[in-house]
Amino acid sequence: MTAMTTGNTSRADANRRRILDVALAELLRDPDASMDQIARAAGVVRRTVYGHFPSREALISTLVDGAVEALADADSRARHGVTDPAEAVARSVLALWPVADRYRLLIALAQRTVTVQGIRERLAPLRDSKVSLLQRGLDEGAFSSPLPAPALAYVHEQMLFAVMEAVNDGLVAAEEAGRSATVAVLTAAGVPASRATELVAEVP
Amino acid sequence: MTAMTTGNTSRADANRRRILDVALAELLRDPDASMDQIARAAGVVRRTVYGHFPSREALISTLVDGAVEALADADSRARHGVTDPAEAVARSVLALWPVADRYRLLIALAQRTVTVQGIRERLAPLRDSKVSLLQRGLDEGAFSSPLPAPALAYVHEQMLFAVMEAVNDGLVAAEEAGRSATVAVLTAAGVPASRATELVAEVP
DNA sequence: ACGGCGTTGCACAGTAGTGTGCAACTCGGG
DNA sequence: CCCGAGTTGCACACTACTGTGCAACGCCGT
Repeated sequence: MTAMTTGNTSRADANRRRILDVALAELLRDPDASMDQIARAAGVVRRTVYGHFPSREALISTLVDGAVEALADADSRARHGVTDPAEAVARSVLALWPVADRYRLLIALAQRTVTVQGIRERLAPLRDSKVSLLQRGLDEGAFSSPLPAPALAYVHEQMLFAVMEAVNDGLVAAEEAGRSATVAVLTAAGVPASRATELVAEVP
Repeated sequence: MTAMTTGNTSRADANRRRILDVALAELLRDPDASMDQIARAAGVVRRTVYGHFPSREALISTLVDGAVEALADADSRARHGVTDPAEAVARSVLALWPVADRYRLLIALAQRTVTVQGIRERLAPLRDSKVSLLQRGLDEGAFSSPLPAPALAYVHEQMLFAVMEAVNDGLVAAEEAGRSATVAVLTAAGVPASRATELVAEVP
């Protein structure tokens, strides 16, 4: 058979995984990376990639599915049972931080001309829950901003990317980046800097 | 002559201007927009665009030059003679806001695989002056953030984009967006929300 | 109404990417 | 050892884009 649709060998599996890993990195660097670039970066020939994924779309789609799942998981797990809005945001950001690169991929692709139909839709639940959390915080007076909750959600999103870029450029140490980003996000939501720092220090 | 290198007619000039305007919008929507897309959007045939600009690169380069100039102008004009860091940031953001879409284009292109060599370099002076302003504010205690000044500059940048996206999506009214964005940026720099609001209200 | 600039439409060559078919190779497990 | 899944290399057709040449056309001022 030309393609190994039911492939299950050890190296086939390893290759598939490696292709996905490399594709994430490569597409992060350049959302228009070609199949050839990805293949070479994975130490494999283009034809082999088509053995694992029928098309570029399919490859990206697999990546998107994994990213959405990982993010939704991390977020819901982190916020489970937490009622205080500020603490919920803190926990959410801290939990999302380690998987933020995947988030970044999603946004980079979604901003682009409909690479994969419906990234935004698949991401909507996560966004919505964040918006309602922010709204609640604004209503309760825990947060304060001239921006409405949905816009504040955009701002938080972009702030994470900014800090990630700063880490990439060596402006912020990777170990403290998550905490710093969290404090920054809380501060932007109107939480006093002192309270934000304190809050982040309390979270394990 | 095939091309009108010295073209000076009224409609030729008008076309050139319109092509540039439309190209800005089109490239903002999709940094990979083809010459055909741009031409059609400008109500012109592809061949005509090549009459005004010898290549895609040249067209984009013209756009970049205009953007950098407009931004540097607005920023230096707004901050001229202002010593208080918070007020300087407020004036800067308010002045940059109306031309922020051009800024956005620059970043979108610069993030991409070297579309135009040296966008970052041409943008560096503007960034540097912003960084030193933030640094001064942090030193004087006007600002407060766990992030170093350069990272904070990234954050401010991205926050502007976030608010712009919010405006695009109808989440924030265009008239108040500039003021809201300014308050948000100041807040993120650790300026208390009340002081930030007050400050923005004072600026004409 | 005429000349010329700007524009159009079309054709062309060159480049780069996608997805597929096929034969030959390699490597590991039974 | 040898069978087969997985891989490679090459060839191919197709699509989309760039940049150029050229002839024809339209429009404006003089």
